Amino acid sequence: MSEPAYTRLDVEERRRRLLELGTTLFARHDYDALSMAAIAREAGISKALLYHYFPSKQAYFMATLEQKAEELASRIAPDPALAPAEQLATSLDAFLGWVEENGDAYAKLVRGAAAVPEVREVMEEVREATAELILAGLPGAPSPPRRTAVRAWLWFMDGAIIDWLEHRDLTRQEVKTLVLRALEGALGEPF
Amino acid sequence: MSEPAYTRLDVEERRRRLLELGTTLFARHDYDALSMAAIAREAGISKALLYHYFPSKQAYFMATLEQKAEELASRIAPDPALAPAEQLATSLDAFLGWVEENGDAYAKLVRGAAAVPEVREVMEEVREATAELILAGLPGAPSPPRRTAVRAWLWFMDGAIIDWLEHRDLTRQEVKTLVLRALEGALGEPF
DNA sequence: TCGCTTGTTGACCGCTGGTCGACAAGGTAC
DNA sequence: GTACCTTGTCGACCAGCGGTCAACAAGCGA
Repeated sequence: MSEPAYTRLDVEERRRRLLELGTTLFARHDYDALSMAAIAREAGISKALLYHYFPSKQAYFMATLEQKAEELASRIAPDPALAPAEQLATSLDAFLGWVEENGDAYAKLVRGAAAVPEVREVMEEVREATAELILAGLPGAPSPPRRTAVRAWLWFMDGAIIDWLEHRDLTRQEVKTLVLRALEGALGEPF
Repeated sequence: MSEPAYTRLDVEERRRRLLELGTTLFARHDYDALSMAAIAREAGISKALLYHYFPSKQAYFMATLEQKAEELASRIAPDPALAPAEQLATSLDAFLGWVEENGDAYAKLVRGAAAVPEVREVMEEVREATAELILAGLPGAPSPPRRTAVRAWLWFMDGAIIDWLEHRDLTRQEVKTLVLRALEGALGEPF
């Protein structure tokens, strides 16, 4: 007579749905403003079940990010056959293309990086790795001023992207030119 | 016989002490990691009294910032008698000098800006105002690319400062040169 | 010594992230 | 058809958070 109190789902299917829901919700609301209870309610399940699939709120958030991160990484992977300068220009272009599509969530991430310590750490690691990649492709010897220049330039790029997304009154090409010129200026020579 | 359960303090004296303690504690711990209960414990008073002096944790944090902000503002205020380019160079130098002294707290702020929405808003307002000040001093007409360039450059500066403070292997003069060259590059012409 | 002002407190609230033992859905074996 | 067993699922609970409030008491003036 009575309907079942809940419907059982395959583990992977449930997990997939929760990840998808998380991606949507975290893009819409700030991390702090979104409680696990609210997410569970939205998913139509109990909070305990959510914790059964993800050990913590941080881990849940990180898991929703990883999908996007992988997509991004594959899109901007530089072609090692190219010259360093060409690699940089190509990857930068691919990155800006990705930003045009998924930008709002990225902007939220850059602006609100502090909310989740683990996320901040990952972002700093990525910045660090990118900086070293660029430094390695530079002609001439590495030096502290150059290291600082490249790392600061990555901040410049984030700032440019945020302003670009906010106003949307520049073309991708203009942003690319702007960003590359800033790097040349910071390095004190053409790149 | 028995000693008093607590000692009454003048309102301003108590407030002054709490502000001083807050400045110290917030410089040492992250905003989220520092509970009002812990602060009250550290101050040797009840949590309720802390809330008697400051309406909220955010307001308390903002109040501890304001002192430093005022000191900073007065130190980097540009001399209007100077040419715009000189104003920028002088203020930048003063800013870097301030960073050398109070830098660690500033770095924590830039990195962890998201923790307190109100703080993030203020920081964005300051960036906005600074950008407009610089844009107004620029020869030639304003344009979207220039606006983006200046705003992104402010991010560059924060990035350079964080790297500088982290490694401390550049002189203030080197940082200044680096930062100014980045601006020239981003604007596409000497400034 | 009394009284009054007001600085100060302990107890409380709703909500958060997180945990745990117990229930029940639904495929399987007879 | 029913008994069983695996395991997906839930309700109830916890400590800690930011924040509130009525009531106590320190210590000055009369």
